[in-house]
Amino acid sequence: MLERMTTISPARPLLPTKNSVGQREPGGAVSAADAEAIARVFKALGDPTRVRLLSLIGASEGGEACICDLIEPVGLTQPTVSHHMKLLVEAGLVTREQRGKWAYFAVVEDAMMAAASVICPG
Amino acid sequence: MLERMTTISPARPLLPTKNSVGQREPGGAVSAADAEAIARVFKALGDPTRVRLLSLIGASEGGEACICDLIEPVGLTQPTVSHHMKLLVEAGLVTREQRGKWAYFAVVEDAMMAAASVICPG
DNA sequence: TTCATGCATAGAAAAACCTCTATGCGTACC
DNA sequence: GGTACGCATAGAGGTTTTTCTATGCATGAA
Repeated sequence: MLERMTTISPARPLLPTKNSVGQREPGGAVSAADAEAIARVFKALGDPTRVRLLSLIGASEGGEACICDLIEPVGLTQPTVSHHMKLLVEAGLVTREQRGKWAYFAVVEDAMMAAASVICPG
Repeated sequence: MLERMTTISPARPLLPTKNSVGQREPGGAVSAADAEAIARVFKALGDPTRVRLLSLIGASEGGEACICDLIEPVGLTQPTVSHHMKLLVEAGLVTREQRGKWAYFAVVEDAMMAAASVICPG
């Protein structure tokens, strides 16, 4: 019964897309609600360990890695690495796919740039 | 005696530049030191209030704003707004310039993208 | 000089965060 | 079935962050 685990993906639209940039404030600034969505993505990147995890996954064979591949490089315990990966998945920066005993994570290439371009539409 | 105040700017290189991307780990991932520098920038973006401040400044007349312009839109006290602006300046995401009684802040357009491209060299 | 304004700093309280140990659940192999 | 492995969750401890009130300093006007 792994269906539940394999669908931890973000699902709902994490960021206001170009066509759905919510209410901009009168002056053209992002709304409070959009700011919260954008900040959630960047907050996930605001920790050195998660930056390293993201980089390690991207540099891995086939662009994916499982928890057990990441524990030793970052030098933290398995539950801690699992916790960080959960945050990255929830932020939409990484996907998770269960294959047998292992959970494989892959980087969502455009997620970061999408968040950035909401702030800097220029 | 405002010299000190007008030079709060980041100064040291906040991010590993393309030509100075420090030691990459054996596999090609960013080093722990680089990860810390990158995370410091994103952490500054990881708060809804600071995202709004950044957006408000960018949407302002002339691309700059002073603290007193920002207090009412974000609905926080002046010391709190000052604190957030300090973090944004220290992260290199915003510049600060003192003009008379006022401190004017402007967005550093490329700072965010620079941080992003260190993680995603692709 | 005196006063008002704009901003920064100091200190404190509450909330959030990072990391650990302990434990539980599902998969694969004997 | 039993055992080993991979990963997630629960709870706790210590640190960091967010926000406030109180206060101080600098500028510009009266």
